[in-house]
Amino acid sequence: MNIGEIAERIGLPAKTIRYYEGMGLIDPPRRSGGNYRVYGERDLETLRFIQQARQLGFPIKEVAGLLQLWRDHGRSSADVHRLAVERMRQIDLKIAELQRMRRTLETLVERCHGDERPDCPILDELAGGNIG
Amino acid sequence: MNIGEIAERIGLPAKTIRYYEGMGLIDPPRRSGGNYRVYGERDLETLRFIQQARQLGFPIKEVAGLLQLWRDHGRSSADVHRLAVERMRQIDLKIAELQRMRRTLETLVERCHGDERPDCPILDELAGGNIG
DNA sequence: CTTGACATTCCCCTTGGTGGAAGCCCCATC
DNA sequence: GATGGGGCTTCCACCAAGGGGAATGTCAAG
Repeated sequence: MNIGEIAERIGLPAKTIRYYEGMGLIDPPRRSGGNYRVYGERDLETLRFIQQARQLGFPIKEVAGLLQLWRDHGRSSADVHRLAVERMRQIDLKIAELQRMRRTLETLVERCHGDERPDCPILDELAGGNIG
Repeated sequence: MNIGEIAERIGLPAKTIRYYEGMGLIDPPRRSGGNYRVYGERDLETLRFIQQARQLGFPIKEVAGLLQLWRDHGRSSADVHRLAVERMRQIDLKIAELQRMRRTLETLVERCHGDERPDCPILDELAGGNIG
């Protein structure tokens, strides 16, 4: 299977697959006579794992850690658990930050009439210096 | 006022202030004899405006737009309103995405006992290929 | 006069890829 | 056998929003 085909099957750009290889997430596959990367079913599984982990927001380095744990049959599930809990915590922090922004914006937007007149509480508050 | 002082007063690293200058958000200030940047009270106001806008999640380019509107006394508040509403929409999208991740992670974390045993539903689902 | 704190410019690093150029490879068609 | 088109290769540059640090210059105090 060439990179185009595995990319198609997995739903990731070929470029991203090469990138993951460069980042050490997947082993360099063997090469064909014409120096093409040749993938097998195992690579497909690995890439799917990586894709899922990325979709859950794990950064590349943590995905590498998860892959190691995945392959290590002597792992303790506590290690995986820890990574997942920490990721959840990071996501919660981010959500909270965005919700703060959102609330402030909402207030400002409500107070701005948004017509052809120039006066605008949004700009006033931005200039004022202490919002929300 | 040197860059260190304005940085201190505003609560931004000096480096960030130089960066904003490079990005065209603030005009290059005049220089002292020793080639030091010299700021005045107006720069303080501008930087505060930028800081507030950044804290609301506006990207640099939109901050530039907001600054222009701020200075343009013939603006229509609708233009400002539009930018703010669009920013809110972007934030909502981001929040929704993070909440999807969060829910999935939560489910997985609950199902993983997280002890010294190796079996772990988190890894299983990552490998499985279709999560949440 | 020297020391220490501050300033300057410069370039590299981050994250997670994406875009594009220049150059092979492979297959089909003429 | 030549040619064309698509796929593949590597390499380099770019995005946001700065951060780190080197080499060098300036300023005020002791």
